[in-house]
Amino acid sequence: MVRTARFTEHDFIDATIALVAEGGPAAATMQAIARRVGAPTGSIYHRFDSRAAVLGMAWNTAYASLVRTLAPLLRDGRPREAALAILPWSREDGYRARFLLLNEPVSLFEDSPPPAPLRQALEQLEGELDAAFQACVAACGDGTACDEQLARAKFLIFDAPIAILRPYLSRGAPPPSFAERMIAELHCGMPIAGMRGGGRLPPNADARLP
Amino acid sequence: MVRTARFTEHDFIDATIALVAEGGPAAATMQAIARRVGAPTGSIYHRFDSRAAVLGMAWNTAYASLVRTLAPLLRDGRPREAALAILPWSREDGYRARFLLLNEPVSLFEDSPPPAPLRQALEQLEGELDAAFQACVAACGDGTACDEQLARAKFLIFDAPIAILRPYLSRGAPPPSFAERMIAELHCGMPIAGMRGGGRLPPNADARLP
DNA sequence: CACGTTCTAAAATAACTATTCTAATTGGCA
DNA sequence: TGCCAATTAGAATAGTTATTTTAGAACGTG
Repeated sequence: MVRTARFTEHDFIDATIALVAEGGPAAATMQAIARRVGAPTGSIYHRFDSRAAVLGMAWNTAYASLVRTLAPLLRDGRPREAALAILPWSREDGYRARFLLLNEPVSLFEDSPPPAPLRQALEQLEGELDAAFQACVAACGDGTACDEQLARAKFLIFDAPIAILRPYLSRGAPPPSFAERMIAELHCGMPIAGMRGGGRLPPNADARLP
Repeated sequence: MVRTARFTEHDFIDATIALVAEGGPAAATMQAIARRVGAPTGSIYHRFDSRAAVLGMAWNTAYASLVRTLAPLLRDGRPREAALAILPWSREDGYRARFLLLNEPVSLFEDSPPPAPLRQALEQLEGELDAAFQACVAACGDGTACDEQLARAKFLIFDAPIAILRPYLSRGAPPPSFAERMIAELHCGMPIAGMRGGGRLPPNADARLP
């Protein structure tokens, strides 16, 4: 390398995530991304093949950070901790959380799909998360991991905590203090497999705000 | 009226909902809507002020159909029936369900917000649903409807059933037969207010596919 | 049977988009 | 010092979009 780069690949990805989080997928035009970074559009095309590649990279980056947070806990057979980890993950970076949890891939990649290597990388991540779920169900349950048990686990650990956060993400407000309690209680009433967490309700289920 | 209209307002709204459901918000261009209906673009502008007005009308229509399904049950103090009603509602019209449940308003109205009358109508609908939730919490609980109880009710009755359906809506697959059971079980383990539904698990919680 | 309003029809416009292209810089290394 | 690949810089291009405009067709009414 002979000329030092003024911008990094990550600058463009961060700008893309922020723009989509703020104004939806169509707000992330190549010009808007460049303007936010302070670079000319040519510098984006020097690093990425196309807009679909930028969006794909952004999606994979955000998805990977969530998988890295959840998968180890799942493989350890700790579904409750995994579910509770989504809240701090979303607080860690509000843009990233809004980008990943408030957008469907079909809306993000409507113009053209991401290039093949990115699609493969995403499938790999999805496979990793899926395997972690299966391992968790096997560890917690009675061994027979049928479709229903897997769907139950994904709902209780993944989709339900996200559904608790979504209304607040959507209106850009911080999640309330009782969100954590709501997530925790999910893992007492509804069975994943044989596991039931313990009591019917946590001891402090009726406590008010701490 | 002197010349009979070949198309109705509803034709354009239906086409818009279908297009967004299939390919995301950006797929619903004025030309694509016109082509799907078999009309020229001028016929859209004869009925709607702008693209934002078409999308806004489509959103309000879909939202209203869901509110009309849920609100009466909530006002009757039947949260469990309301939660279970979302599944048949989504089966009734897959396009409408995908359109409403898989898109955030911020993504749909990113270019320009809907005109004021439509925004007001939507606020009215949101207010109606909110009031129905409050009435339901008041009817089922001990009267003190704090923020947390309301958030719990909205999650158990609205967001959680949607979260159960979302993965299937997203990949265009029909929801599995156990989806209904999962929704029903939510209303046994986690309290909305004082109400707890009855047993800890429904009698047939361990039954396999019927 | 004309009239006038409502609607269809499609071409024209102006703005915006992703992408490409051509120069101009940069800064370590020979 | 002077060279040269990597990078910046931004103008140019081709295509698409929402919207407007202009013209023509339909049909109940008087």
